[in-house]
Amino acid sequence: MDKTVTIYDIARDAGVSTATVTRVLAGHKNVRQQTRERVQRVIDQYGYTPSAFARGLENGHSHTIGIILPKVNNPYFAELFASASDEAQRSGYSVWLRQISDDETVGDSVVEELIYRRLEGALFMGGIWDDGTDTLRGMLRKLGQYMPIVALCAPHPDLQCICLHNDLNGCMRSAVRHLHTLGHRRIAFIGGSSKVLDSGARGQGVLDEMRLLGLEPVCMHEGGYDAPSGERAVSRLLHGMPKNLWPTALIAFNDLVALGAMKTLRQMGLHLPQDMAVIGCDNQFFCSFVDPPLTSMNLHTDEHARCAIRELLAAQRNPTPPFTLMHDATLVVRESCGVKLGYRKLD
Amino acid sequence: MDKTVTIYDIARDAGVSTATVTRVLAGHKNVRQQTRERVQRVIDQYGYTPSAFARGLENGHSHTIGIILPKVNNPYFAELFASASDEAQRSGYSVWLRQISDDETVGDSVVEELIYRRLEGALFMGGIWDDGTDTLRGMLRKLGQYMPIVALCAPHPDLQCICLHNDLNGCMRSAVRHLHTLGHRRIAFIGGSSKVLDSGARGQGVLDEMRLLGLEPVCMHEGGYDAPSGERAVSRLLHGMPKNLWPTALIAFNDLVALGAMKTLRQMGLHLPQDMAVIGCDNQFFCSFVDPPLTSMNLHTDEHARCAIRELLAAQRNPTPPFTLMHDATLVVRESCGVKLGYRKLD
DNA sequence: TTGTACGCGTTATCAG
DNA sequence: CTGATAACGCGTACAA
Repeated sequence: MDKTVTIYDIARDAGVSTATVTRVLAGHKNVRQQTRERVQRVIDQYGYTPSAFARGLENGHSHTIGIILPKVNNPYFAELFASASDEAQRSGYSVWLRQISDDETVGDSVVEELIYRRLEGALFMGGIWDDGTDTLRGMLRKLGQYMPIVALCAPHPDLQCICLHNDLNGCMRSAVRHLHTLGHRRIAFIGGSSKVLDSGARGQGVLDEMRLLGLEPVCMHEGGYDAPSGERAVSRLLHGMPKNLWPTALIAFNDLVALGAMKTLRQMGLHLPQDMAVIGCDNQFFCSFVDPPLTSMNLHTDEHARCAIRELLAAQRNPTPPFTLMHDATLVVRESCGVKLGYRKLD
Repeated sequence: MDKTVTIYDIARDAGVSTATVTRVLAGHKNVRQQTRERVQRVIDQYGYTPSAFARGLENGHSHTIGIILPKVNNPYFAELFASASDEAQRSGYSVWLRQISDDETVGDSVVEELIYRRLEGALFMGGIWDDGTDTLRGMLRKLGQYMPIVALCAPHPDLQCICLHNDLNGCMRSAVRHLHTLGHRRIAFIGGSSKVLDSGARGQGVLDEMRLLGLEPVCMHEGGYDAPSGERAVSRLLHGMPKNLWPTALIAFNDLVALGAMKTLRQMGLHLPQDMAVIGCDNQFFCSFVDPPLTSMNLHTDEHARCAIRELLAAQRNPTPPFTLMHDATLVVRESCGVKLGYRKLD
């Protein structure tokens, strides 16, 4: 709010040129020790801080990456975001955030802003893409001319960027096999939405494996991504069919949906896991604290996010064509499917 | 990565001066329609995006606020952060994030970075302050010369900035009264750490109210802020005293601690809420989904965070001396204290 | 309505 | 080892 002190002020007071001040600032060695100390003294005295604007204008670097994601109060995205920004900071990069609210998608304005600020990389998370694929291709092409792009998302022909995703198909198949081993034959998948690119893989995985096992077509039921939608999904699912056809196990889109489902099941007077097995996904912190502890899929969120940043920064150093990386997912068996404690595998 | 196209390129190709391009960009009206269209066409054709560096250098505005907080994978901070950044974006401000890891505190380097980037406001959350109060005063004084500062924190003589906090003392007192009404006389507070400025208010509130009610000194037990520390705290607390002296109710530092406590209590074979009442704090999303649903304190996190941003931006428009704002906290009664359903108050 | 010229704060390139 | 000066890209007086 006061008049900003600039490199000129320092130079004048130290009786040197601005070039020398710059050298001191950058720690160049070819400065006489005596001069260096004098300059440093003036810098400290003024509490001088250089301007990122001027530096950026000069050398073009913002030393900042952009992270674009849905509301981070979803604990899954919160963890992705926390790990990603931590990794970026450790690598000496700042983080600029753009939250995409629920009624919004990534549009030109977001791309414009990323370019406007000359960010040095963009990390996209979540189902935040526009539907119009032409628009999407165009946006990414333009953005890609300015900075590398990584998306935590299943690969897609229109997604011309580095894609990191989990083996959600395989992970859902192993969930089905787990339930099958425990004797379950009628398995339902709840939550998600097939409208989102990423969402389909999970449901498809369940279907695939059930077919393979020769089971009846699964009772699918779309819903959403949070706990209340889990409540609604279970309610609609079970009230919509005779009791003798009820599934004996539920696979939820994620742990939040599972949490909601468990609540409704309890309210309906069912005992878990005896009357209904439940499997979540994401292995969030609360899984081991609910009753019964929730079997879930560990998506290795922390490592996933850090890997994304590493790839982003690597691509920033030397550009590469788009590629895809898939991370494994691990079934974490707890007690929500009725497994005995002896067989229990802790994370 | 290509050569950046500048306003000069646009001016040249459109056959006008850079001043005119600027006018078109800024939407000034005193430009002939025909000229405007011609310029706009060239802009679109090149996909030209101005440089925030140059603009910032010129007018000194970054249109960005900084948010400094602990790891956002703590759901409480995740929600604060989500709401704050949403509010900032709605007000046309970008968000720059600086996460403070657990083994770190806010130091000079953070302040330097905020100033370096010429941010237009700083929002601090969580117990991320350095212990040395001299350092703290100095840092805030320097930072305050450049931008307004808001801290989501209890006021403190060394915190020379706008402070927003919840009435944690009062909130804990109402929790105690609630338990007292239900017949509880031995109440323990678990979690937190008195080393952190903010943390003491909660424990103090419990103590204050218990004294007022003429109850025995509460069994305090420090611990931490997450679910595992809740497990440990309960374990140490109960195994450290004869069963006939056990408290009949626990007030947890926050919902995470409560979650951990409930798990351990269940593992010890206790029935909730009959054998032990539990109250959490923060009213996180999972409170109504655990079994039994957890009575907690609604800190109005969303509004709290949005208010912080509003005050920050207001102070940015016209600077004000430091002041303090306190938000109320509301007890949300669920079933973890044994209240009958008829009395149950939903959020 | 449009153009010219300068300043914004810094770094890099030369010359000395 | 140090200094002068030209970029960097944009906005804004001021002049035309």
